[in-house]
Amino acid sequence: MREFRKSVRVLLIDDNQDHLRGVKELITLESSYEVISTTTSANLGINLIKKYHPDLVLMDINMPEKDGLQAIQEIEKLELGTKVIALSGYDDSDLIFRAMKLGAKGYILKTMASAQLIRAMDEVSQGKVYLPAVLSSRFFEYFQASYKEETSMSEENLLNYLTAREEEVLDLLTQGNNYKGIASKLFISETTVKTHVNNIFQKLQVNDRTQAVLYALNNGFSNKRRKVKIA
Amino acid sequence: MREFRKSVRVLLIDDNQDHLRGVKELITLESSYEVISTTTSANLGINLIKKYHPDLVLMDINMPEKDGLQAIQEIEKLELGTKVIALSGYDDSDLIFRAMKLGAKGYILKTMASAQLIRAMDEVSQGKVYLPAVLSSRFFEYFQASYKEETSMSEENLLNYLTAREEEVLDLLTQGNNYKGIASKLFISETTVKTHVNNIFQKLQVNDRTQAVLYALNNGFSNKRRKVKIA
DNA sequence: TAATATTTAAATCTTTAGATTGATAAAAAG
DNA sequence: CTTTTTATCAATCTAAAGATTTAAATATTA
Repeated sequence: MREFRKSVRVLLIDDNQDHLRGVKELITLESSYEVISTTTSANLGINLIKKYHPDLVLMDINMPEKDGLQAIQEIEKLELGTKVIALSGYDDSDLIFRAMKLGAKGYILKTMASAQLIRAMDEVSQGKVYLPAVLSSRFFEYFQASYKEETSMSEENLLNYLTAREEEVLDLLTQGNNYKGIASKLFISETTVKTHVNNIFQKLQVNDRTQAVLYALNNGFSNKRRKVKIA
Repeated sequence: MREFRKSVRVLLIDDNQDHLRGVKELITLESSYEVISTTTSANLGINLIKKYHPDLVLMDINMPEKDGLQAIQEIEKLELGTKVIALSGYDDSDLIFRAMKLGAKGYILKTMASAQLIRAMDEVSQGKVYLPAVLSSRFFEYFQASYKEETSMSEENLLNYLTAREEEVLDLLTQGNNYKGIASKLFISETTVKTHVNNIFQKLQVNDRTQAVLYALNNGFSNKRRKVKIA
């Protein structure tokens, strides 16, 4: 029995009129997709999404008027299940990474073959996330580079010199507590907290609480905490 | 002219003897790869890496003795340029994510066709990062889920109410500067900085600089800054 | 057990930090 | 061309933060 499949409803957003037409023609050739609307403006596009709830959005993220990444974020915030595939002229690692981070389900270069776009649309409309091999390779490099610091930095981490109690105090510092708040939460006097905090400053080689908090966050302190909680 | 290519030197680590032999035979069929050693122990494997500096390591990450993920981390810490491909019996999203995070250049399921393994080895030894489409799809789902909180949290991001100057001041706050430091860096008086900082507190609804910095970091402030610097 | 590290606390003092009010010039928005 | 926002600065005041010293009870470890 042949399965009945409702066509996937697509919205196109691209400030380039020519490219918009080209993509529309291309998609119209595919029987399983239906272009319900097109627009050259990201703001208008978001309004159209609110009205028509398309299944799929193909969006150029290199638009001058409104940042395409910001548009992705706004679309995700709507939580309508609309899947966004980012179209871009550049295979910039940072762009790819940020687009995916914000929830784009795919990322395609405009220079890629049209079959690649259809492939991505197929995968994404089936609920998967799809990046062409070239781009996913780029993505992973960026991803790993962004984690490398944390990993390699952990050779000489000043946080390791802290005592258990000092870690507790630092943890409360990284939650924005002042002396009074820490004292009441640990059931100790404020002067004791001051002593701990001063010792923390010495060990982390910083001058004030803000620097201590920044050092902690930049050196995997919160991660360490989470790890403890999970394990 | 035919290009001379030195064969890629491979080390196999797998606690399963049978699997170890199978993979070795498979790789030996490939002329461009040379299995320089095999071992069933992660600890021994790391020692072998220190001695022989292999180009590629295929490592089972489901070993009882030592955590395979930990082994990856240790290998990366050596910084010998050794590329690790993780072999696993499970397509667990969390495992894939953590392996990649720790620097694995590839992740292959043992149930996958041998051609898939060779493909991964080819890509990785050429300096790329390679995940089969099925697994990269899983990876991205996990990746996006882990960022979703942050994105959806920004329902009404108070950072958007800051003026350009206030953003500059907040940026310097997130670098651990005090009033004097900010004043000298922006070439304005200390009292002006105080005014800005107080206005920032009002807008972010916080009581002190540490809380302001934490709010900024938890609501994508650093990302916004990077965007500005690049664009 | 003896030596050492940790946690607790107080007292004192100096220095920032933060709140508040008021004011002016420039820039942006209407 | 007004009105509003932004950026600048000052003065004053209170509260909080940070530095320093001393000390004692409790754990830890050699």
